[in-house]
Amino acid sequence: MKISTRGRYAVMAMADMAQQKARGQTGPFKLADIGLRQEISLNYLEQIFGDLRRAGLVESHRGAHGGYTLTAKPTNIRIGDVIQAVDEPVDVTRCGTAHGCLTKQARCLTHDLWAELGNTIHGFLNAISLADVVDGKPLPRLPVEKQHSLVGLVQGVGE
Amino acid sequence: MKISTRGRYAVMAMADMAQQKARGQTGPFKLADIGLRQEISLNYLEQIFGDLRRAGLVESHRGAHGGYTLTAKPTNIRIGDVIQAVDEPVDVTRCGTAHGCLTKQARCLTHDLWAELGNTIHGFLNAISLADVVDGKPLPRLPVEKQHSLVGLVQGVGE
DNA sequence: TTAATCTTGACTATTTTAGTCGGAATTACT
DNA sequence: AGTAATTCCGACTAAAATAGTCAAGATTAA
Repeated sequence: MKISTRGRYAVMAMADMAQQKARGQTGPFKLADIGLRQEISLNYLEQIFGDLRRAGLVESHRGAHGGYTLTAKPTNIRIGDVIQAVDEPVDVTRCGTAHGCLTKQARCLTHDLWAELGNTIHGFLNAISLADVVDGKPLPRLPVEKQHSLVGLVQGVGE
Repeated sequence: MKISTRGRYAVMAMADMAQQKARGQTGPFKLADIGLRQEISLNYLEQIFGDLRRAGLVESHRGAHGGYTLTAKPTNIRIGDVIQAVDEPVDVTRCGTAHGCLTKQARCLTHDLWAELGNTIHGFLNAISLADVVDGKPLPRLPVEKQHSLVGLVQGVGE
């Protein structure tokens, strides 16, 4: 799974639409407005919404007073869906064959690790809907056994 | 958090050393051997082990019959430590100030989402030691409430 | 002394990312 | 019918990251 700014922008824009909707706005939402609020360039948003439309997550309304609308209720749109629509998935493992390196070679020691990491990320992103984000619903947490670390807490992410 | 092949190679190499050790090999392990087993170019391994050494995860022994040794027991080296040593952490959020965008702007709707995703990934990687990987210990799983998805299961990762 | 091995730093090719740009098609409104 | 607003589409590009390669030097064991 790849999570670039492209994917983040997509989620931000979708959350923006969901929020507008929650505030009573109905009509198609213009990319220009979304771009202003979320500080994303219009041209780039157009690209991204092309993907979202082709994935069936939004519907376009062309022409004057046009824009985009969500095709489903924010409760039914998962973050994982949005990211998948715009970020090409990247194979986390190197064991090309889809069968999961049945012949356990030395280099496949870590195969399960990466596979399970992918599952964890997907599980997280698929457990959260756009509505959850707008409502500020508490997010799921991985239960972790505390272990001693050589280098201390990893930092630099999510402040 | 960034997880590139560089980080994966580092984990593979470290797991390789841990496995050799578990099989009774003691001496310093040569990069050339590790590279052969894990199918990683020697030159690239040299780069990576430079980082690992500077992070204090391995110790180098120069000269003939030299190589690298782990500075701690595989039980005490976390996967997260290894990845952190070689992959520059990438800030997942766009809300630059470390204070976490106290002034909730529209574009910060998704801030907590990315922060918590980062925590989830770290939590996962920090809960697993090199020894766990070598032993094939079952990996932690995120408990997830099943939800209906628009586009079905996300695919393409971890086969 | 010699061969093996790490150490260092500079260099490079490819891919990905994050866009920009221009124009065409479509629609609402007058 | 005409015009302005908007999406749609494809080509293009600059910068960064990725995944290395290469060459030369330092260190040590035998």
